[in-house]
Amino acid sequence: MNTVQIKPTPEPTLRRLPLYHQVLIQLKERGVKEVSSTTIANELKLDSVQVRKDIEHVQIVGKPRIGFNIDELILAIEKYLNWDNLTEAFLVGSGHLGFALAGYKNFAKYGLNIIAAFDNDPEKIGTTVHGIPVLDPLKIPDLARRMHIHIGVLAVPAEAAQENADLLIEGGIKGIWNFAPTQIKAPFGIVVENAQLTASLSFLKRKLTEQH
Amino acid sequence: MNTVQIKPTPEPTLRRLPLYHQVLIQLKERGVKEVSSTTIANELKLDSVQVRKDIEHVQIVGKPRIGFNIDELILAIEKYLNWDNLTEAFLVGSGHLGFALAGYKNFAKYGLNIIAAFDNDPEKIGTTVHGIPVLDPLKIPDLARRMHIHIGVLAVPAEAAQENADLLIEGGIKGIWNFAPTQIKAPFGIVVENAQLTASLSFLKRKLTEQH
DNA sequence: TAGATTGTTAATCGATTAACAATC
DNA sequence: TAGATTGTTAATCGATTAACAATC
Repeated sequence: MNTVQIKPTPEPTLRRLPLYHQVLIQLKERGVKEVSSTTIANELKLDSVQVRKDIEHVQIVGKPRIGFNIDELILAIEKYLNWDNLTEAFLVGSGHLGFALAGYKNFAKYGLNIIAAFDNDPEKIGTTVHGIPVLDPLKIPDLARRMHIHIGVLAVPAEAAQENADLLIEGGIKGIWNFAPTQIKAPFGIVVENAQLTASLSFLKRKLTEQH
Repeated sequence: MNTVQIKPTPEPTLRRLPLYHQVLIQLKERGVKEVSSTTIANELKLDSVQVRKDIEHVQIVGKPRIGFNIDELILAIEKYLNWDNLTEAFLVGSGHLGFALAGYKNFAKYGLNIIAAFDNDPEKIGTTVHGIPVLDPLKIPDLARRMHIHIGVLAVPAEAAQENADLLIEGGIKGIWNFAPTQIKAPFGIVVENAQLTASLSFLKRKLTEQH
């Protein structure tokens, strides 16, 4: 066994931690120095015990009666979610969504740095989007391997998703952030996270049906 | 009690149904007419009993030995997720992301029709994005109410999220699809669905840390 | 000290998985 | 008919919630 085994964090916890971070940033801007689990819980309409259990995972201890040091907690969450570790990524697809993603400066905060974009439109190859060069997708495998790229952001139409995912996988990519509204197949060990805009929208529409 | 009470669908089911739909569309394109829960489950690396349980919610019955009629199932999911019911929506924020969302023709498939955009940049007011007029955000409450708009899509920077959400709420909106990387406060009864791009990215990065 | 909040242990809840009879 | 698949009931698992002692 040569890889370090880390106890996997429950998925719900992992999805809540970024929310805590958002709340903490808001509180910090208001000058708050120490924050209790109750405060965070109230902001998000969650249970305070749940918040404390989640915080346990990031290895931060609080002080009875006072709560958690807000700076310490913010940094610990950032470290835990790996935001302090800037990862270089390839963007595949430079259509509307790809263009928006390339221009989204915030990603740097979350440790993602898009260093190249790929598009099979010959008119786009050789140009740049938001200062990022647009290259031929056929170059993905070779470039990804030589540059040790670990994340690919997939923002192509559904029909083109699998073939471009395959190019990324061929290049030794470890994780794919999939914005295409389709399921892609990847070998075991490759992490595929679906951004799932349409699932999110469906969820909203169904909730509205159930309530009104 | 004057509102129809519908048994709420478990959230995990609601998040999986759009995935089933994607798989079914792919299978249908390959000419498949009848599909078993096992087939769907294998495509998504899920359990077939779970798939059957989820399908129960959409009120479709299958045939032992054969499975489910693919067209019937696709339509039932679309109906259940309310995709067949085109809802008009306002888009707030016409920056990079807003621009991409306005141009994302696929949303119509999922029953969302963006009919107006709002931006507080005076240079943008009066122009159009992808054929959609850009208006002054101050007009949101009045217009939303008069046009009976039920969904607001929030694609503004974090700092501007709450104030624009408030305008939508003032206009009687029922649901907010929030793309801003911040939590917004809304009164009870208003559904807020966070698109949570950053949460999705964090999730991917953490998974990579845990595996490698 | 008194009281608010943490951290932990136990109880509950709900979703997933297993087992299996019904059915085409 | 035999066998694959559904639909259902029961068992398991894991996450949430409740209870409470420890602590500053």
